[in-house]
Amino acid sequence: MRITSSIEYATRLMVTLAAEHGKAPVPAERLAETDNVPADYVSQILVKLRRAGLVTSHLGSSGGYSLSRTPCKITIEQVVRAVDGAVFEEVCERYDDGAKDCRHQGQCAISPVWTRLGEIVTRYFESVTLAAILEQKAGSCGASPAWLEKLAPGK
Amino acid sequence: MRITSSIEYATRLMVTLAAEHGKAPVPAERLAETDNVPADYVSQILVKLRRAGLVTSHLGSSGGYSLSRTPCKITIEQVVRAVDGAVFEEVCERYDDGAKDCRHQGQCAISPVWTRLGEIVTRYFESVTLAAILEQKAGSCGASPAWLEKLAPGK
DNA sequence: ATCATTCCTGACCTTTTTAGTCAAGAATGA
DNA sequence: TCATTCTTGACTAAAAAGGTCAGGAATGAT
Repeated sequence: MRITSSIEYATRLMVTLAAEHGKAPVPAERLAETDNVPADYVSQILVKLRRAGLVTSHLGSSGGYSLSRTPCKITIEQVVRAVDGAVFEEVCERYDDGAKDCRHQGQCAISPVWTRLGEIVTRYFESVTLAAILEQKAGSCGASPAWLEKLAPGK
Repeated sequence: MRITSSIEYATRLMVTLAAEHGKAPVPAERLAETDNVPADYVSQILVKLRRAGLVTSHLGSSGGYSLSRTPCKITIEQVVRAVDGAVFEEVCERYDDGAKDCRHQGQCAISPVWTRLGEIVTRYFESVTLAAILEQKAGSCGASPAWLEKLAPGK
Protein backbone atom coordinates (compact mmCIF):
# COMPACT_ATOMS: atom_id res chain seq x y z
CA MET A 1 0.00 0.00 0.00
CA ARG A 2 1.42 3.34 -0.84
CA ILE A 3 0.93 6.98 -1.66
CA THR A 4 1.13 7.53 -5.43
CA SER A 5 3.15 10.30 -7.01
CA SER A 6 -0.05 12.04 -8.08
CA ILE A 7 -1.21 12.27 -4.51
CA GLU A 8 2.15 13.40 -3.21
CA TYR A 9 2.53 15.97 -5.98
CA ALA A 10 -1.01 17.25 -5.71
CA THR A 11 -0.55 17.73 -2.00
CA ARG A 12 2.66 19.69 -2.53
CA LEU A 13 0.96 21.92 -5.05
CA MET A 14 -1.99 22.54 -2.80
CA VAL A 15 0.20 23.37 0.17
CA THR A 16 2.17 25.83 -1.91
CA LEU A 17 -1.01 27.41 -3.23
CA ALA A 18 -2.30 27.59 0.31
CA ALA A 19 0.78 29.56 1.29
CA GLU A 20 0.04 31.98 -1.55
CA HIS A 21 -3.63 32.20 -0.81
CA GLY A 22 -4.93 35.73 -1.20
CA LYS A 23 -1.97 36.76 -3.33
CA ALA A 24 -1.56 36.63 -7.11
CA PRO A 25 -2.24 33.40 -9.06
CA VAL A 26 0.77 31.11 -9.43
CA PRO A 27 1.70 29.86 -12.92
CA ALA A 28 2.00 26.10 -13.35
CA GLU A 29 5.60 26.44 -14.36
CA ARG A 30 6.55 28.15 -11.15
CA LEU A 31 4.71 25.50 -9.15
CA ALA A 32 6.70 22.84 -10.96
CA GLU A 33 9.96 24.46 -9.93
CA THR A 34 8.94 25.26 -6.39
CA ASP A 35 7.59 21.83 -5.68
CA ASN A 36 10.05 19.80 -7.72
CA VAL A 37 7.40 18.20 -9.90
CA PRO A 38 7.94 17.43 -13.64
CA ALA A 39 6.70 20.43 -15.60
CA ASP A 40 4.41 18.61 -18.01
CA TYR A 41 2.99 16.49 -15.27
CA VAL A 42 2.06 19.37 -13.04
CA SER A 43 -0.47 20.66 -15.57
CA GLN A 44 -2.28 17.36 -15.68
CA ILE A 45 -2.59 17.28 -11.94
CA LEU A 46 -3.75 20.87 -11.80
CA VAL A 47 -6.47 20.12 -14.34
CA LYS A 48 -7.82 17.43 -12.07
CA LEU A 49 -7.70 19.73 -9.10
CA ARG A 50 -9.55 22.37 -11.07
CA ARG A 51 -12.23 19.96 -12.26
CA ALA A 52 -12.75 18.97 -8.66
CA GLY A 53 -13.30 22.62 -7.83
CA LEU A 54 -10.31 22.91 -5.54
CA VAL A 55 -8.36 25.44 -7.57
CA THR A 56 -9.26 28.19 -10.03
CA SER A 57 -7.30 28.94 -13.18
CA HIS A 58 -6.67 32.35 -14.70
CA LEU A 59 -5.67 32.68 -18.35
CA GLY A 60 -3.42 35.26 -19.94
CA SER A 61 -0.24 36.84 -18.76
CA SER A 62 0.11 37.09 -15.01
CA GLY A 63 -2.40 34.23 -14.92
CA GLY A 64 -1.97 30.96 -13.10
CA TYR A 65 -3.68 28.96 -10.39
CA SER A 66 -5.09 29.85 -7.02
CA LEU A 67 -7.05 28.04 -4.34
CA SER A 68 -10.77 28.34 -4.87
CA ARG A 69 -11.41 28.64 -1.13
CA THR A 70 -9.66 29.07 2.17
CA PRO A 71 -7.08 26.42 3.21
CA CYS A 72 -9.22 25.67 6.25
CA LYS A 73 -11.92 24.30 4.01
CA ILE A 74 -9.77 21.99 1.92
CA THR A 75 -8.91 18.54 3.21
CA ILE A 76 -6.49 15.89 2.04
CA GLU A 77 -9.50 13.71 1.42
CA GLN A 78 -10.66 16.15 -1.24
CA VAL A 79 -7.23 16.34 -2.80
CA VAL A 80 -6.87 12.57 -2.97
CA ARG A 81 -10.35 12.15 -4.39
CA ALA A 82 -9.60 14.79 -7.01
CA VAL A 83 -6.54 13.07 -8.42
CA ASP A 84 -7.34 9.42 -7.82
CA GLY A 85 -11.10 9.34 -8.16
CA ALA A 86 -11.63 7.58 -4.84
CA VAL A 87 -9.79 7.31 -1.59
CA PHE A 88 -10.36 3.60 -1.30
CA GLU A 89 -11.55 1.31 -4.04
CA GLU A 90 -14.21 -1.29 -3.50
CA VAL A 91 -12.72 -4.75 -3.16
CA CYS A 92 -15.92 -6.71 -3.68
CA GLU A 93 -16.20 -8.55 -6.96
CA ARG A 94 -12.83 -7.30 -8.10
CA TYR A 95 -11.29 -10.65 -7.41
CA ASP A 96 -14.22 -12.86 -8.28
CA ASP A 97 -14.96 -13.56 -11.90
CA GLY A 98 -18.25 -11.78 -12.20
CA ALA A 99 -20.15 -12.41 -9.03
CA LYS A 100 -20.40 -16.16 -9.30
CA ASP A 101 -19.25 -17.98 -6.27
CA CYS A 102 -18.27 -14.67 -4.72
CA ARG A 103 -16.69 -14.97 -1.33
CA HIS A 104 -17.80 -11.47 -0.55
CA GLN A 105 -21.46 -12.11 -0.40
CA GLY A 106 -23.77 -13.36 2.25
CA GLN A 107 -21.74 -14.91 5.00
CA CYS A 108 -18.34 -13.62 3.98
CA ALA A 109 -16.59 -11.88 6.85
CA ILE A 110 -13.59 -10.55 4.99
CA SER A 111 -14.96 -7.65 3.01
CA PRO A 112 -16.07 -5.75 6.15
CA VAL A 113 -12.40 -5.66 7.12
CA TRP A 114 -11.52 -3.73 3.97
CA THR A 115 -14.61 -1.58 4.05
CA ARG A 116 -13.78 -0.59 7.57
CA LEU A 117 -10.24 0.23 6.58
CA GLY A 118 -11.56 2.51 3.86
CA GLU A 119 -13.67 4.32 6.43
CA ILE A 120 -10.72 4.78 8.73
CA VAL A 121 -8.47 6.14 6.02
CA THR A 122 -11.17 8.44 4.70
CA ARG A 123 -11.93 9.68 8.17
CA TYR A 124 -8.29 10.45 8.74
CA PHE A 125 -7.86 12.28 5.46
CA GLU A 126 -10.95 14.33 6.20
CA SER A 127 -9.35 15.45 9.43
CA VAL A 128 -6.29 16.95 7.78
CA THR A 129 -6.70 20.38 6.20
CA LEU A 130 -4.24 22.38 4.15
CA ALA A 131 -4.31 25.00 6.86
CA ALA A 132 -3.21 22.44 9.42
CA ILE A 133 -0.30 21.33 7.28
CA LEU A 134 0.75 24.89 6.69
CA GLU A 135 0.55 25.66 10.37
CA GLN A 136 2.72 22.68 11.12
CA LYS A 137 5.20 23.83 8.51
CA ALA A 138 5.42 27.30 9.95
CA GLY A 139 5.84 25.76 13.37
CA SER A 140 3.59 28.57 14.47
CA CYS A 141 1.62 26.77 17.08
CA GLY A 142 3.98 24.92 19.39
CA ALA A 143 1.80 21.95 20.10
CA SER A 144 1.14 19.32 17.44
CA PRO A 145 -2.11 19.66 15.51
CA ALA A 146 -4.90 17.25 16.31
CA TRP A 147 -4.10 14.86 13.47
CA LEU A 148 -0.61 14.32 14.82
CA GLU A 149 -1.75 13.58 18.36
CA LYS A 150 -0.97 10.20 19.83
CA LEU A 151 -3.47 7.48 19.14
CA ALA A 152 -5.86 7.07 22.02
CA PRO A 153 -6.02 3.48 23.32
CA GLY A 154 -3.70 0.45 23.69
CA LYS A 155 -0.02 0.34 22.81
CA MET B 1 -5.44 3.04 -2.79
CA ARG B 2 -6.56 -0.50 -2.81
CA ILE B 3 -6.27 -4.04 -1.53
CA THR B 4 -4.25 -6.17 -3.95
CA SER B 5 -5.30 -9.61 -5.03
CA SER B 6 -2.44 -11.14 -3.07
CA ILE B 7 -3.71 -9.62 0.13
CA GLU B 8 -7.29 -10.58 -0.56
CA TYR B 9 -6.35 -14.12 -1.55
CA ALA B 10 -3.95 -14.60 1.33
CA THR B 11 -6.63 -13.49 3.74
CA ARG B 12 -9.13 -15.94 2.28
CA LEU B 13 -6.64 -18.76 2.58
CA MET B 14 -5.80 -17.89 6.14
CA VAL B 15 -9.44 -17.67 7.16
CA THR B 16 -10.11 -21.05 5.60
CA LEU B 17 -7.10 -22.55 7.34
CA ALA B 18 -8.25 -20.99 10.57
CA ALA B 19 -11.57 -22.75 10.21
CA GLU B 20 -9.69 -26.03 9.78
CA HIS B 21 -7.30 -25.36 12.60
CA GLY B 22 -6.63 -28.49 14.67
CA LYS B 23 -7.83 -30.75 11.87
CA ALA B 24 -5.85 -32.34 9.01
CA PRO B 25 -3.62 -30.21 6.74
CA VAL B 26 -5.38 -28.78 3.69
CA PRO B 27 -3.79 -29.32 0.25
CA ALA B 28 -3.16 -26.22 -1.84
CA GLU B 29 -5.43 -27.49 -4.57
CA ARG B 30 -8.36 -27.77 -2.23
CA LEU B 31 -7.71 -24.26 -0.92
CA ALA B 32 -7.73 -22.98 -4.49
CA GLU B 33 -11.15 -24.46 -5.08
CA THR B 34 -12.64 -23.50 -1.76
CA ASP B 35 -11.44 -19.92 -1.92
CA ASN B 36 -11.79 -19.37 -5.65
CA VAL B 37 -8.13 -18.52 -6.18
CA PRO B 38 -6.18 -19.54 -9.34
CA ALA B 39 -4.54 -22.89 -8.60
CA ASP B 40 -1.00 -21.97 -9.62
CA TYR B 41 -1.19 -18.69 -7.83
CA VAL B 42 -2.26 -20.12 -4.53
CA SER B 43 1.04 -21.98 -4.12
CA GLN B 44 3.04 -18.82 -4.51
CA ILE B 45 1.03 -17.08 -1.87
CA LEU B 46 1.28 -20.04 0.48
CA VAL B 47 5.04 -20.06 0.09
CA LYS B 48 5.18 -16.48 1.30
CA LEU B 49 2.91 -17.26 4.19
CA ARG B 50 5.11 -20.19 5.12
CA ARG B 51 8.32 -18.17 4.93
CA ALA B 52 6.71 -15.63 7.23
CA GLY B 53 6.05 -18.44 9.66
CA LEU B 54 2.28 -18.16 9.50
CA VAL B 55 1.58 -21.59 8.05
CA THR B 56 3.30 -24.95 8.13
CA SER B 57 3.54 -27.28 5.15
CA HIS B 58 3.40 -31.08 5.21
CA LEU B 59 4.72 -33.07 2.29
CA GLY B 60 3.52 -36.38 0.93
CA SER B 61 0.04 -37.75 0.49
CA SER B 62 -2.50 -36.39 2.92
CA GLY B 63 -0.12 -33.47 3.27
CA GLY B 64 -1.00 -29.82 2.83
CA TYR B 65 -0.96 -26.63 4.83
CA SER B 66 -2.04 -25.74 8.31
CA LEU B 67 -1.81 -22.68 10.54
CA SER B 68 1.35 -22.60 12.55
CA ARG B 69 -0.44 -21.18 15.58
CA THR B 70 -3.86 -20.39 16.95
CA PRO B 71 -6.08 -17.98 14.94
CA CYS B 72 -6.11 -15.66 17.95
CA LYS B 73 -2.42 -15.02 17.50
CA ILE B 74 -2.47 -14.20 13.81
CA THR B 75 -3.37 -10.70 12.67
CA ILE B 76 -4.13 -9.22 9.28
CA GLU B 77 -1.06 -7.08 9.74
CA GLN B 78 1.06 -10.22 9.73
CA VAL B 79 -0.69 -11.58 6.67
CA VAL B 80 -0.27 -8.35 4.73
CA ARG B 81 3.36 -8.07 5.72
CA ALA B 82 3.94 -11.66 4.64
CA VAL B 83 2.67 -11.19 1.09
CA ASP B 84 3.52 -7.56 0.43
CA GLY B 85 6.66 -7.05 2.47
CA ALA B 86 5.35 -3.98 4.26
CA VAL B 87 1.98 -2.61 5.20
CA PHE B 88 2.85 0.91 4.18
CA GLU B 89 5.79 1.96 2.12
CA GLU B 90 7.92 4.95 3.00
CA VAL B 91 7.07 7.94 0.84
CA CYS B 92 10.17 9.97 1.58
CA GLU B 93 12.67 10.29 -1.24
CA ARG B 94 10.58 8.14 -3.52
CA TYR B 95 9.44 11.18 -5.42
CA ASP B 96 12.57 13.26 -5.23
CA ASP B 97 15.45 12.45 -7.53
CA GLY B 98 17.94 11.31 -4.97
CA ALA B 99 17.62 13.57 -1.99
CA LYS B 100 18.50 16.83 -3.66
CA ASP B 101 16.03 19.60 -3.08
CA CYS B 102 13.87 17.12 -1.22
CA ARG B 103 10.59 18.55 -0.01
CA HIS B 104 10.48 15.90 2.64
CA GLN B 105 13.32 17.08 4.73
CA GLY B 106 13.69 19.66 7.41
CA GLN B 107 10.72 21.95 7.29
CA CYS B 108 8.45 19.82 5.14
CA ALA B 109 5.11 19.21 6.77
CA ILE B 110 3.69 16.74 4.29
CA SER B 111 5.53 13.53 5.04
CA PRO B 112 4.21 13.35 8.62
CA VAL B 113 0.74 13.11 7.10
CA TRP B 114 1.66 9.91 5.29
CA THR B 115 3.72 8.51 8.13
CA ARG B 116 0.77 8.99 10.41
CA LEU B 117 -1.52 7.27 7.94
CA GLY B 118 0.81 4.30 7.89
CA GLU B 119 0.62 4.09 11.65
CA ILE B 120 -3.14 4.22 11.62
CA VAL B 121 -3.46 1.49 9.00
CA THR B 122 -0.92 -0.71 10.73
CA ARG B 123 -2.61 -0.22 14.05
CA TYR B 124 -5.93 -1.22 12.55
CA PHE B 125 -4.56 -4.33 10.87
CA GLU B 126 -2.92 -5.36 14.11
CA SER B 127 -6.29 -5.21 15.79
CA VAL B 128 -7.93 -7.71 13.46
CA THR B 129 -7.19 -11.38 14.13
CA LEU B 130 -8.21 -14.41 12.12
CA ALA B 131 -10.20 -15.55 15.09
CA ALA B 132 -12.20 -12.34 15.05
CA ILE B 133 -13.01 -12.71 11.39
CA LEU B 134 -14.05 -16.30 11.88
CA GLU B 135 -16.21 -15.37 14.81
CA GLN B 136 -17.92 -12.73 12.72
CA LYS B 137 -18.45 -15.26 9.96
CA ALA B 138 -20.04 -17.75 12.28
CA GLY B 139 -22.20 -14.99 13.69
CA SER B 140 -21.55 -16.68 16.99
CA CYS B 141 -21.33 -13.67 19.16
CA GLY B 142 -24.26 -11.36 18.51
CA ALA B 143 -22.43 -8.11 19.08
CA SER B 144 -19.91 -6.81 16.56
CA PRO B 145 -16.28 -7.46 17.34
CA ALA B 146 -14.17 -4.55 18.52
CA TRP B 147 -12.70 -3.76 15.12
CA LEU B 148 -16.15 -3.22 13.70
CA GLU B 149 -17.26 -0.86 16.43
CA LYS B 150 -18.22 2.66 15.52
CA LEU B 151 -15.38 5.13 15.45
CA ALA B 152 -15.13 6.98 18.73
CA PRO B 153 -15.20 10.77 18.28
CA GLY B 154 -16.88 13.31 15.97
CA LYS B 155 -18.98 12.32 13.02
C1' DA C 1 -4.85 45.10 -32.67
C1' DT C 2 -1.12 42.36 -31.52
C1' DC C 3 1.36 39.26 -29.13
C1' DA C 4 3.60 36.97 -25.41
C1' DT C 5 1.80 34.42 -21.63
C1' DT C 6 -0.68 30.87 -19.75
C1' DC C 7 -4.04 27.43 -19.59
C1' DC C 8 -6.70 23.33 -22.23
C1' DT C 9 -7.21 18.95 -24.32
C1' DG C 10 -6.18 14.64 -25.53
C1' DA C 11 -3.19 11.35 -27.38
C1' DC C 12 0.98 8.97 -26.68
C1' DC C 13 4.85 6.52 -24.54
C1' DT C 14 7.78 4.09 -20.97
C1' DT C 15 8.47 1.82 -16.76
C1' DT C 16 6.91 -0.61 -12.89
C1' DT C 17 3.80 -3.45 -10.59
C1' DT C 18 0.34 -6.78 -10.43
C1' DA C 19 -1.46 -11.01 -11.60
C1' DG C 20 -0.93 -15.26 -13.19
C1' DT C 21 1.39 -19.41 -15.63
C1' DC C 22 4.50 -23.17 -16.14
C1' DA C 23 7.79 -26.89 -15.64
C1' DA C 24 11.25 -29.67 -13.47
C1' DG C 25 12.36 -31.50 -9.09
C1' DA C 26 12.44 -33.21 -4.25
C1' DA C 27 10.25 -34.98 -0.06
C1' DT C 28 6.89 -37.82 2.15
C1' DG C 29 3.48 -41.22 3.53
C1' DA C 30 0.57 -44.95 1.99
C1' DT D 1 7.63 -47.91 -5.11
C1' DC D 2 4.86 -44.52 -6.39
C1' DA D 3 1.09 -41.23 -6.33
C1' DT D 4 0.59 -37.11 -3.75
C1' DT D 5 1.99 -32.78 -2.40
C1' DC D 6 5.05 -29.13 -1.72
C1' DT D 7 9.47 -26.21 -3.70
C1' DT D 8 11.79 -23.25 -6.57
C1' DG D 9 12.46 -20.08 -9.86
C1' DA D 10 11.88 -18.43 -14.31
C1' DC D 11 8.64 -16.64 -17.43
C1' DT D 12 4.68 -13.93 -19.50
C1' DA D 13 0.70 -10.84 -19.97
C1' DA D 14 -2.09 -7.20 -18.59
C1' DA D 15 -2.88 -3.16 -16.04
C1' DA D 16 -1.57 0.90 -13.62
C1' DA D 17 1.63 4.48 -12.65
C1' DG D 18 4.40 7.99 -14.17
C1' DG D 19 5.59 11.07 -17.48
C1' DT D 20 5.87 13.44 -22.27
C1' DC D 21 4.30 16.06 -26.19
C1' DA D 22 1.98 18.97 -29.53
C1' DG D 23 -1.54 21.86 -31.34
C1' DG D 24 -4.95 25.10 -29.89
C1' DA D 25 -7.61 28.68 -27.49
C1' DA D 26 -8.26 32.38 -24.11
C1' DT D 27 -6.60 36.41 -21.82
C1' DG D 28 -4.21 40.57 -20.30
C1' DA D 29 -0.53 43.75 -21.19
C1' DT D 30 1.13 47.06 -24.40
